[in-house]
Amino acid sequence: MKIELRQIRQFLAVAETLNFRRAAENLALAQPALSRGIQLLEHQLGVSLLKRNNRRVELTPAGEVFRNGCYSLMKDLEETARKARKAQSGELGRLAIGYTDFAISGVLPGVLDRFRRAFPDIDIELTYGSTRQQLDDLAIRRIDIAFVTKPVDAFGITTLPVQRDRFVAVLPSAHPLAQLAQVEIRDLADEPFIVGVMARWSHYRRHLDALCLKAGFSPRIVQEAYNTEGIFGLISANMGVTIHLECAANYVRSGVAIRPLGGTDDTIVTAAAWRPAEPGSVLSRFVDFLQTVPAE
Amino acid sequence: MKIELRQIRQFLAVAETLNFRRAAENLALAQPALSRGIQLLEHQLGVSLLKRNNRRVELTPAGEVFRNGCYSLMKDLEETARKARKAQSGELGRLAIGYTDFAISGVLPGVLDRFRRAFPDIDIELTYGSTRQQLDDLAIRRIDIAFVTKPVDAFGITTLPVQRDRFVAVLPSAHPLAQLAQVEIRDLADEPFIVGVMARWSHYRRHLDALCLKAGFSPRIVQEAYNTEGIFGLISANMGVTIHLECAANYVRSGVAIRPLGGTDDTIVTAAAWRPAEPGSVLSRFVDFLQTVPAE
DNA sequence: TCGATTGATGCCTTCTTGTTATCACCGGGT
DNA sequence: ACCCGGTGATAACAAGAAGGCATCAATCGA
Repeated sequence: MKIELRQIRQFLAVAETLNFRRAAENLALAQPALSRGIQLLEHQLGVSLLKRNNRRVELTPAGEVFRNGCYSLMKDLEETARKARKAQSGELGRLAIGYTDFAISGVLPGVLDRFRRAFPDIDIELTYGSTRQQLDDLAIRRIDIAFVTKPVDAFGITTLPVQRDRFVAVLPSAHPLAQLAQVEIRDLADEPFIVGVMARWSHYRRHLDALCLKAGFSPRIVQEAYNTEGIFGLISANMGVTIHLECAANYVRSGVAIRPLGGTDDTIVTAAAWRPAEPGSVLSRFVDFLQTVPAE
Repeated sequence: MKIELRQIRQFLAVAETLNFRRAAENLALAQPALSRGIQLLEHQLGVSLLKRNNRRVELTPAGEVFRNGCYSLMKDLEETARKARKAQSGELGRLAIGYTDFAISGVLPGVLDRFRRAFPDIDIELTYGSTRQQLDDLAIRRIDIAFVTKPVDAFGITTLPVQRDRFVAVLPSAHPLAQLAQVEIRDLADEPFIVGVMARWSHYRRHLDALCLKAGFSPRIVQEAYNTEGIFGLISANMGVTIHLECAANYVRSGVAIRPLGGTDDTIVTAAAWRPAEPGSVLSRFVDFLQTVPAE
């Protein structure tokens, strides 16, 4: 069975007009060629598709079934071609994105939402991971792009800042300092600290240590948790305080107060990071999107 | 865009082997022809589907997308051809069937079940109607085949008996006659009768009148209902009795007793009835089925 | 560095596809 | 009753596309 699309197009034209001459005209074709094409098709299928009364043409029941099938077949072909073109231009495919607590608390959700609206045919696969973990995942191509905490020291990685957070103090609501509109960093010198575990938060822990050192103290760590939610939970349990980023303001948790941190102007930058993107790839689409449609 | 299936077949062959020479061999084709075919396809699509390293061939992401699309496209084409063939042989299509109370209480459900298993691609459309109504529907082609109560007096209609029922007495459970294992017909002579309305049951009413007349009485009708369920409902309400067919045994209704009717050997025949079926039609399939796979 | 293997290219052949001219058939108008 | 306009089918021929053969350039492995 070596049916060709030409024959199907011919058949559809005839099925539409129920008139060989007009159908041939629509196909920019002489009528005899059309007659033979249809005959061949019928022979190849082993099915008579049209009933010719030498005066009027009508579809047989089988012809009607075949017409419906061919109709959606042609639609599917167009769709397939369209998708291939989209895939080539990077508008269709899969994109694996890594993210940190800070990114997902900050600009990332909005970015993703807008990107998915702009490119609905791109499947996004999200993976949580520390900055260190994500840079490794980038290297072995487990993810296409990472949202990590600066600085990024890796070769062949391009970065683009997408978020800049000031520090905030996070306290139990009942804590005396929670009465103030702003907490000075040195007021926290003697407080018990709750921070993220080294395995996942080493990057931020370095920033935090540096910040406290500048303020003249080293934080007394009494508890560690795996993520922001865990840290906040321990704080609401009155176990201590922490210094976090203003993006945490998106977390609403009863029993926890967030206050601007005075005595420092330092900020933490979250950046997108990726290996060189080949032109026309899904990744390059995403990077373009990040650069042209930045913070919203 | 005048892509041909030949090109798609060629592309699929290459996508499978990732080797032009072997693919060409599979297609019973020289390698250069294949190269040109694929080039043409890529040009027509405006998409590069394959990455040739002059040493190894691999699919581009777009090529992968296109391959998947083409794969299901070819499947759909085969399926469409298969369906057309089925439609031609009457194994696919729509069949409108009419039925009476007696038919649906008797053999029809079993017949339909077995037919649908044998021909799963035939849509069956069922319509309830009296014998009279169904013969009219046959005439105007609203139904393809009818299951009616004999006799059938209509021109150009073929009939095939499918069911033969003896009469039964139907009584309230509390009725004295319900104590007996069998009820004699003349014992019902003075009982109040509940029967179907003339508009729908005229055919059976004639049979019933003839039966009673032979037994020497004319039934005293006190209530009429539209269908068997209605009749049985009124009987369970102790409003009277009726003479029905043994197929009604399939109805289980508390408060109603069904007993063989003595004093007569008459039967009522239910038959399939249809207009001449053109060969290869869905109807002819069904008729063949009825004749070869009868009562089971 | 050389040989083997890959896909691409140029040229020619072949066969499919399409065109023109014509036929047989049917319906409607005169 | 007849003819004319329109239908799809057929035959012979022309055009073009698809395929085959010989060969090239690039790459990999020994």
